[in-house]
Amino acid sequence: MSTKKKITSFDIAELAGVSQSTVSRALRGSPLVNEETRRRVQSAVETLNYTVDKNASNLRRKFSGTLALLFFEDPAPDDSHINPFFLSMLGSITRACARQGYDLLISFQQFSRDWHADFADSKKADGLILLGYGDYLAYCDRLERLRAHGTSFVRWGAVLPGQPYVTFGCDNYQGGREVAEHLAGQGCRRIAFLGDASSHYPEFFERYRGYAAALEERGLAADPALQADAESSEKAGYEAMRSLLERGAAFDAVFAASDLIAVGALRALAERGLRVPRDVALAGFDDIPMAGFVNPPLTTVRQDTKQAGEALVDNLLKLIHGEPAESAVLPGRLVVRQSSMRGAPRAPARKRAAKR
Amino acid sequence: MSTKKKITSFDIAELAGVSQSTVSRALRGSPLVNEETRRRVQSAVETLNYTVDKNASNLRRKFSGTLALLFFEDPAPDDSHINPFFLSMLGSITRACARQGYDLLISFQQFSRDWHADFADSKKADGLILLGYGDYLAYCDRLERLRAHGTSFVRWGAVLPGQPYVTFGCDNYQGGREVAEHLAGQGCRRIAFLGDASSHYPEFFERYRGYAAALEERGLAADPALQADAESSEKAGYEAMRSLLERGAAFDAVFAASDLIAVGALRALAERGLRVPRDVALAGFDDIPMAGFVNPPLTTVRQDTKQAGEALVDNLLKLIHGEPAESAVLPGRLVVRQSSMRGAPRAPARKRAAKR
DNA sequence: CTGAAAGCGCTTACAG
DNA sequence: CTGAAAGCGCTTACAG
Repeated sequence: MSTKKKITSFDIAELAGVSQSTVSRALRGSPLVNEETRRRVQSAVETLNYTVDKNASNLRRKFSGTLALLFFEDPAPDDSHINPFFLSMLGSITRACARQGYDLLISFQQFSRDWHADFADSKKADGLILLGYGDYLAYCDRLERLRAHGTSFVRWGAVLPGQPYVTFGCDNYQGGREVAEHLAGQGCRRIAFLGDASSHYPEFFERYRGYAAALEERGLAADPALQADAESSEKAGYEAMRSLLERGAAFDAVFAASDLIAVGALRALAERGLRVPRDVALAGFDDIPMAGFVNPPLTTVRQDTKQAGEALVDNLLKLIHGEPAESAVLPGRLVVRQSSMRGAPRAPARKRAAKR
Repeated sequence: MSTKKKITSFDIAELAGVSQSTVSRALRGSPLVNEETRRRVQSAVETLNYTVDKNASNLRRKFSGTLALLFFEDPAPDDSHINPFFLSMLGSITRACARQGYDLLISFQQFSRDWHADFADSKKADGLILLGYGDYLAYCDRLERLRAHGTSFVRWGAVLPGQPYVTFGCDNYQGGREVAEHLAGQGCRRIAFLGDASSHYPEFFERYRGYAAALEERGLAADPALQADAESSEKAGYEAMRSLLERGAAFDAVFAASDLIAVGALRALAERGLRVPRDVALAGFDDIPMAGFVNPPLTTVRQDTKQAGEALVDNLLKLIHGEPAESAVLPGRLVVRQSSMRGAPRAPARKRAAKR
């Protein structure tokens, strides 16, 4: 830490030969100051290498110029691996913030801790972006308190009717539908589902419902014996796949509720000597960076994280400025790769091709 | 934004029947306050749902309780993909900050922009953590200004003798050495190197030097015809591999200076119909999450991001508190996977096995 | 152990 | 267009 005294707007004022108020005005771009004066101030700023003290400025303006990104994870991961999908989101959120001139504070929250309102109240951030998988029903209570408290926030997750807060999410239902249709289109008849399918995990549940609807339309009704719970992790996917195999369930395809689950399932299948896609077709959801590189490359539903990040940031700023903002569902896009293409990879396509 | 008036320490004071100074003391954990008084304050805080205003507190204390993580990328990536290795670092840095009670501000800097000192001067952060690949020589100038300015910062990168700032980095030389030894141990004789190998990119250069030293010891001297520049990206790796192939260079192994480069090289090799590891053994560096999942799984050098994140944060805090801190080299660990194991994956091991 | 008061470095009515 | 002054919400000597 340097020992030299901190340079303040008074130092600039003195050097530029104006009052401190004028310095402040010039620096905040007030239209009131004379062009010549502004130049003098600017040059003093440069020679003294001055920067406005954010703490003082923010205190006075009752504003922080900062958004907080809160990840929550439940259960807390033991290692430092973060869900890669959220990591992709982080990239686009950071960029969207930068574009808007906001700083981004980032925090990983244990789901169990009582973080509500803390960030916004303490004026560390003007608003919150909430990201995370976890038990939605348990989570709702926190969201309600945040809202009651008047905190500005937006979240990524399932967009459900009647939700009293601004949410952006992928069209999970439609995505689940397209995956199931594609798998059925490949000739699969017994399509398993790996992932929690209850209102506690509404994103997965929507994917499940889309899948179930598509099957039903084709007279294939989803079989509860072909579903196994899993949170979004490679480990959970591996275990869910194993439990399905141990039950002796007969299936010719697996729809994993997330890519991480799919990657785990892939490992369990390989251990059993089952070949993907020849013995079992496989699809995931998210299109994490790894998805195109696993063996075989994974069919999945791509969520547009760039668009998502921008929607989150732009709408949070609206909220902060007291403007109305609306939840929206963002489209996903089925990305067909080898893991779901029945028949040898290089063989000519079968007659039942994928719909897109 | 809620319309209700902001609650301040004066409100707490009134409710608890003490002075505002006492509230502040109680909240900051001063040993001076009576236990009974502290309890009264605490309960007032809870009933009013009060949080200390960070801006005011920080202004007064000349402190921000925040660290800034600055990624810089050069050239700036067009999409929102961030180098996965840095993303892993981010996870561990965030956790390390949380453990120390600091907030983390994150920012992606265009390498071209003049960000030096901005964060620390404006009191947005007490110190900086610098992460990024880029031209080191161009970068040095900025670092020097940061240092001259008295800003507290630590960086991740190549640990070079005589560096006047605290740096943590992997033992790149030793890592490069182990990869080359391993590859040579697999019977490879013409081992190519993909990645910039100049003092502009000292991490890659150290890996190169380790590789060259190991080859030399075995009478295999590094052949300049077998080296191609690449920055750390899949695309650059793909292109570097192609250019090597187009030159008609003969090689039986490739050491890519990073996993991302290796993944790109893998694609270029596959396009040419070259099989890995049978025709060409391949190894990367970093052990990004994807490395174990590409086809075939990639041999690489794991950098311990957890330890790295902690070292970075802990030492930055030392610097901030005026304590001495020293640069250190963190060990890497060779992780041998299929991509470098000569012979058919399931065939019995050859006599020349990997060293570890 | 507690209170009254100064002051951190800004921004912004207010007066000219 | 500019300056003098109040005040944002805290923390911390200072006095008791």
